[in-house]
Amino acid sequence: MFLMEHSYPILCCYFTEPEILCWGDVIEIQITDDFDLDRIADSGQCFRWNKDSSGSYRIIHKGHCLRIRPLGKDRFALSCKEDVYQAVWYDYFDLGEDYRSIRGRVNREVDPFLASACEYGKGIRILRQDPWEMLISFIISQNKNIPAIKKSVELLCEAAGKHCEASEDGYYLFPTPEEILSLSDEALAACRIGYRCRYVKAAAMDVAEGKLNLEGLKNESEGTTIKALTSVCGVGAKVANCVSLFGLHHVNAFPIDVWIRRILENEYPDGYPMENYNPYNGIYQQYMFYFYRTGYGS
DNA sequence: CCCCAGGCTTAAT
DNA sequence: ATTAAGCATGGG
Repeated sequence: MFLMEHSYPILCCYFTEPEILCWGDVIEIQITDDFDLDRIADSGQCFRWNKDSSGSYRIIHKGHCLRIRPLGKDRFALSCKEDVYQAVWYDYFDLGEDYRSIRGRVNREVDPFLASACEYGKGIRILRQDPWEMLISFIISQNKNIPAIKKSVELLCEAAGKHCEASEDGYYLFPTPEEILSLSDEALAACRIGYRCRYVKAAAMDVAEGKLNLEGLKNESEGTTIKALTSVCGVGAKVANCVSLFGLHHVNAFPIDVWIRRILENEYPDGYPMENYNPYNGIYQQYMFYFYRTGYGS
């Protein structure tokens, strides 16, 4: 019944902007630019994408829940109305950006490693996620592997987030700062956050009190943004750059974690030419991270 | 049992 | 300014 293939009419397509076919609460879109759900889901930028047995991903973002499923070729079924797609998901998936041309800026003669990384990770995009969710998720991420991060984030949502009912199953929204602050220390510790508990609470306090205005940082320079984010106890350079990149869409932000550090040491012993890749350093960072973590490196 | 994970704070130099 | 220990916890 849900996202049933070919249960809606077939129309024509056009080139640059995604085409939309609508049938009730399921729309079908065509995306001609890079867009690979599995690679995005496994690229370490989102922790609440869940794939079910039918191949659909369930994505929760800012009070909305979406199911999206590839239909083969460059077509996808989305469980939403067209107006919600236009208002929410088009931006979330950053469909106004041309990732193919961003990949195309890399010259294999000059930088063969990055060229290979871009080819391997073709289909990855930088999602425009909620900065508050990114801040807490990446505070939790320190000294954890990705499966463990997902576990903690989901426990936190179940413990403090608003419960919503969908047609078949329920889901939880990412909790607000106030909802996190309402948790007891025991309840927060039960999310397996460990020593990061006080960092999560510090961040929630700063946002709840208006000391840290995350939305306002979208319009600030990268330097001002990193300084504001690292003023929160528990947020260092790496987490601040992840929030900038994945939550504020500062696509030149360049998070350096253990994998990127290995890449810089092993593949660029004479230095990484950051200045060649402005203003897209964060996007290239993401291709390299995915390449090293899932392919080339292991 | 081991080592490591999308790191950071704190203390000591 | 740089370096080192300590940190909770679970995946592989």
